[in-house]
Amino acid sequence: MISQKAKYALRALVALARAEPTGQTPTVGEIASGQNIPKKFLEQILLDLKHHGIVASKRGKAGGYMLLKPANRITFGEILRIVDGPIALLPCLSVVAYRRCDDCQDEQSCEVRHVFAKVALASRDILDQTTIADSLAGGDDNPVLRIAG
Amino acid sequence: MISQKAKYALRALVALARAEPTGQTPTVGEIASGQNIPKKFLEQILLDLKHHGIVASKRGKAGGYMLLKPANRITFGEILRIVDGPIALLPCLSVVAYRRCDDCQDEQSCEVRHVFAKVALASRDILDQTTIADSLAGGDDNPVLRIAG
DNA sequence: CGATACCCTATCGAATTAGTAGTGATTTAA
DNA sequence: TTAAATCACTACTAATTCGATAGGGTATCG
Repeated sequence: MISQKAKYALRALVALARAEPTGQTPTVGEIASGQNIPKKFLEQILLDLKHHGIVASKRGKAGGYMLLKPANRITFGEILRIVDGPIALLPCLSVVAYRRCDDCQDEQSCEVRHVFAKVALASRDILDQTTIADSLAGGDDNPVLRIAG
Repeated sequence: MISQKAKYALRALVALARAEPTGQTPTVGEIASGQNIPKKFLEQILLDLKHHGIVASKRGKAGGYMLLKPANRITFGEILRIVDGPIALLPCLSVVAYRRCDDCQDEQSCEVRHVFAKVALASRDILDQTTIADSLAGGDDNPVLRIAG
């Protein structure tokens, strides 16, 4: 499961992307109430995204947030890594935060690792290719409702 | 990330699968020391797997554990669901433990959900197709070392 | 100058994780 | 028949993470 925080981050970015063509810079309060997100919590999240160069902000009256990069250059994978950390299901499979499994004898021959490497590859394929703009466009997705347990 | 517990469970099952052709029923202590797993922790894990019909046990001297189903019928997905719960990255995408996202207005049009549905589908494809026997056989895997963040 | 909004740090309760500990029940072999 | 080995079960616990909440500080605009 991804964290609630990551879900909020993604939804906030979608909201910003949607507001972008109108030239508006929505405030935290607006996004929060529109998306059903606790305001102070969202404040932290957007601040974090700002520190990571995803969004920009304007202070004072008529302030707000805007995307710093075009929506079609912000991937789900990028955001997930900022907010939740590694995407890989094993520490020894993470590029951004590689860590040896301290209980694992030989990484090369680890049977479990081989399987999760495939999963990591598949997930990364999707998450690093799909942008905020894509998700807004919607469209070509399989009409699948409940898929995986 | 999967839990340490799930990793232990999978490694223990691989060990049992490997011992199977020899007719042996390894003890918790043997698996634990062989796989570098805390013994009492592994005891709990195997007990749990037993309750879920994955392994069987024999008590007393010369006791131990064995697989209850053939290794090529035990999938990674099945074990992960038992030990870690849902595989899907969103509660609203889980088959085994569906839960509405309480902050989400409309599930059908949720942009975030659409993307994670693809991930769930892809992950499930791999995890529900790959068995303990497959991982033991190794072989056809891509020779990828560090793949995803 | 004062209202509005972002900026930043600290704190907190609940849940989860990764074990440890201790006792009980069963089987085998001497 | 009894000792030793082994699984069975329950309870506890220390540390961390999660999902916030609180409360100021700081810039900007009118």
